[in-house]
Amino acid sequence: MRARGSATTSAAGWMLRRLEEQGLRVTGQRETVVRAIAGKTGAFNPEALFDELRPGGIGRATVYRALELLERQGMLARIHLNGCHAYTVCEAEHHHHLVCTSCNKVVPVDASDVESAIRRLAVELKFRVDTHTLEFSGRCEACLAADPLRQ
Amino acid sequence: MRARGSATTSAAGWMLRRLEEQGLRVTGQRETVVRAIAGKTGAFNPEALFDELRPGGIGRATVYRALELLERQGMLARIHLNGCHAYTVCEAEHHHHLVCTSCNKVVPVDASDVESAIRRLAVELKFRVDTHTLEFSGRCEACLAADPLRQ
DNA sequence: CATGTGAGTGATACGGGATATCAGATCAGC
DNA sequence: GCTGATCTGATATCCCGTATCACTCACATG
Repeated sequence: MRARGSATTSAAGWMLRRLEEQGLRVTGQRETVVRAIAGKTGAFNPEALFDELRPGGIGRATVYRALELLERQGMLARIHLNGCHAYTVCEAEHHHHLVCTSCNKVVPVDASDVESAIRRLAVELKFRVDTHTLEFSGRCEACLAADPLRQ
Repeated sequence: MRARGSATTSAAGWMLRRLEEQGLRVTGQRETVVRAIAGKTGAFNPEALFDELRPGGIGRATVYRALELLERQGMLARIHLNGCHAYTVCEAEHHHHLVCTSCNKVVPVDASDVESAIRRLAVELKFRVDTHTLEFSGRCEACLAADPLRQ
């Protein structure tokens, strides 16, 4: 496995460019959403994002639609954060996520050995596996160091 | 991995016995819930179960409470079915589930190699992994044979 | 048997999170 | 500028699950 580098100075730029490339409209609202999520270091849940952007006059449905669009384009992944739905920005093709329940940081991991184990299982069981989810949640090194006793 | 044998003639009996052993009350309502879920071949979602049992005069809260209790006792596992929350009966200690999106059948699998890969990852990343979820969804052999083109 | 106590129950209200609707705004292409 | 397609946002609505709270019941005890 390998941990991938964090977002460059402008994750927003990258995402907006990719929308354009796909022939999708880059409206003011979509740009608002993209800029907001590009600044996030980890997982965020859609309702919180809406609360954050609402003062700017954007509608709930618009936020949810933008997130859905970005997910379809592979720029966001749906994950879980303390049992709630959440999203995280992700560039890579397919990978898994390690979420810190304390600071919400997300570490993307390429778990290729896990992947191959999964493929083997599917063949053995004669299932056609369409999707799988593999998520880890715990606490990252920094949070453990800051407060080892919590939880 | 190995696929475990299906429920015996009386999964209900086993579950009720186990409740007693734990010193928990076996009330009429709990028995109703247990008998209903023991008959299920795969995943079911709680709301559907409630709809099924409601005519018998059982309350929503009671159904949910019974499911929660059975989950805490390790007799049910919370999984996902087409994106919705669902439960499945499971006897074994800890394992993962392969869910057929077509017939809801659940195949429990011991993915020990996946487990060990997870443990290695956690050490490498210096995360303290508290929980992880690994779920597969796809279509089982029978459903593929019955309708190979679907989806 | 009476009675006390704590667990279990269910009707109801409530809540968060998300989607459906639909009129109006905005955009791209002509 | 026109036209059709897309996007937006206010609102209503829905779904799922939980909190509340008075009531009931099971069981132990005297």
